[in-house]
Amino acid sequence: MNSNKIPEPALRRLPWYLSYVKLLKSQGEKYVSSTKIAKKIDVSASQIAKDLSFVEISGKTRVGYDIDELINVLDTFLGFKVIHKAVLFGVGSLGAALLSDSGLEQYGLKIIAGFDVNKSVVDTKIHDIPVYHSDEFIQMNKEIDAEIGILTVPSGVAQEVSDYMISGGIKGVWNFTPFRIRVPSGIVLQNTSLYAHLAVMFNRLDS
Amino acid sequence: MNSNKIPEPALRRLPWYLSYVKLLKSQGEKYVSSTKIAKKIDVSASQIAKDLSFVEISGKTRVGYDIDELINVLDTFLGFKVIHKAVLFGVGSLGAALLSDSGLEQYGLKIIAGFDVNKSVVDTKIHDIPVYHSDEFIQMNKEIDAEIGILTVPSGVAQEVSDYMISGGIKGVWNFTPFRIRVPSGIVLQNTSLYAHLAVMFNRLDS
DNA sequence: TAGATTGTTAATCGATTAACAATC
DNA sequence: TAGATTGTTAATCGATTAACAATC
Repeated sequence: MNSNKIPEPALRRLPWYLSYVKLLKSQGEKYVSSTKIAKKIDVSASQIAKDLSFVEISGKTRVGYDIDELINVLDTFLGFKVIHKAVLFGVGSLGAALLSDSGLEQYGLKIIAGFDVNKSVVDTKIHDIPVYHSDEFIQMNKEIDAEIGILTVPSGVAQEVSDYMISGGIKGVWNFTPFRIRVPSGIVLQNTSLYAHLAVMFNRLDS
Repeated sequence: MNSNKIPEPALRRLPWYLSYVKLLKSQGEKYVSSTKIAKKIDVSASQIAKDLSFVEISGKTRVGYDIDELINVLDTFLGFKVIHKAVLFGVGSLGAALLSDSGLEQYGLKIIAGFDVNKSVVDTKIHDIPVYHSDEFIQMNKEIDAEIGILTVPSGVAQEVSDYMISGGIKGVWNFTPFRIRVPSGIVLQNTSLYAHLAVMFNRLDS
C-alpha cells in the first residue's frame, strides 16, 4: 500500500491515462503497457510507471496492466464513481453555462442548486436545476448537504461569497473566477480560471 | 528587456495579480507593493517579484508599482488586449455552454462559429453564434481566418478533429476533452480538462 | 538617516528523467 | 533462454524560496 500523497502534477495526468485506456477498451483491447500509453500520449514511460505507483494496481511483467482493472482503479482513485453534491454561486454567463453542462454528472459531480442575488434569475430553473436567492443558502444547505461549492461570481465578491459558502458547510471550493481567493486550512480549493489558460495560450502563440 | 521565456507556473499566476490589482484600482488605489499583493493573495513576495521580472515593468522603491501601468502591462502581456479569433468544434453540452459564455470576449477571445456533425445543431445559432457542419470548416476558415480552435468533442474523436482543425489553419488548440491529444511542433496546445480539476478536488477532499 | 521596497543571486526543494534490478 | 516489461532507486533539472545588495 503506497499511501504517500500523490503530487498534484501526477494526479492531473491520471485522467489522461484513464481516457486513453477507456478508448482502448472500446476497441476490444485487454491489456496495455506503460510503453504503449507513452507512445500515444506524449508522456515518458517512466513517468507513467511512477504515476501509477501511487494507485493500487500492479502490472504483469511482459504483459502490462489489465485494462478493466486499470479503469476501475483509476475511476475510483479519481473519485468519479461516487456522486459528490455541489451548489453553484453566480448564475451569470459562465455559471449558467456550467449548469447546462450535463457532462459533469458522469464524472461524479451533481449540481443540486444554483444561487444568485439577481432577481431576473432567482426562482427560475436552468436545465432543470433550480436557482434560489443566495440568502437562502445557509438554511437550505442543512437539507441539501452539498460538499462542493462552484464559484462563478464576479471577481470583486469572490472572497466574500467563498467565505459565505464555507460558513454554510461547503468543504471544497471550485473557483472559476480569476481572483485568487483564500480558504481556511482543511478546506479544499481548486482554481480553474479559463482566463489564465487563455493567457497561457495567447502568450505561447505570440512567441 | 527580459525576453527569457516565462515559466508556465509563473504565467499562470499573473492573472491573479491582475485581478487583485484591478480590484484595488476600483477602490481608488494608485500604487501597490509586492508585499501588499502577497498578503492578500497567498503567494510569497519574492515569488511575485520574480514573476513580475518577466514583464516589462519597474517598480518604485519604497512605493511599489503604479497600478494603472501594472494593469496595462499585464493585460498586454497576457494577450487580453488583442482580439483572437476562434472556432469551436463539438456543440454538445460543454461546447454549447462555452458558446454561451460571453465573458470570454472581454479577455480577447472571440468565437466566430461553431462546428458539429450532428444535424440537430447544424445551421442553428447559439447565443448569436452560427453553427455549421464540420465539413464546411476548411473552406470557411479561408474567410474566417481563426487562429484558435476550441475542442469540445467526445474523447474518441479528439485527435482526429484536432488534426482536421490544424489542417484548416488553426495555430492553437484549446482542448477541453480529457483526452491527451498530440499536435505538431509549432502548434500551441492548451489542455483544460474540467474533469482533471474535479479529480484533484475529489482526491483532496477524500484524504 | 532609517526604513521600506525592488530585484537579483544563491540555496533549497521537489518533480522529472534515466538507469537498472527484478520478474515472467 | 532471450527479451519485454514493471517498478524502484539515483541523477538531473527546474521552480521556489531565502538572502541580500541597491535604491530612494
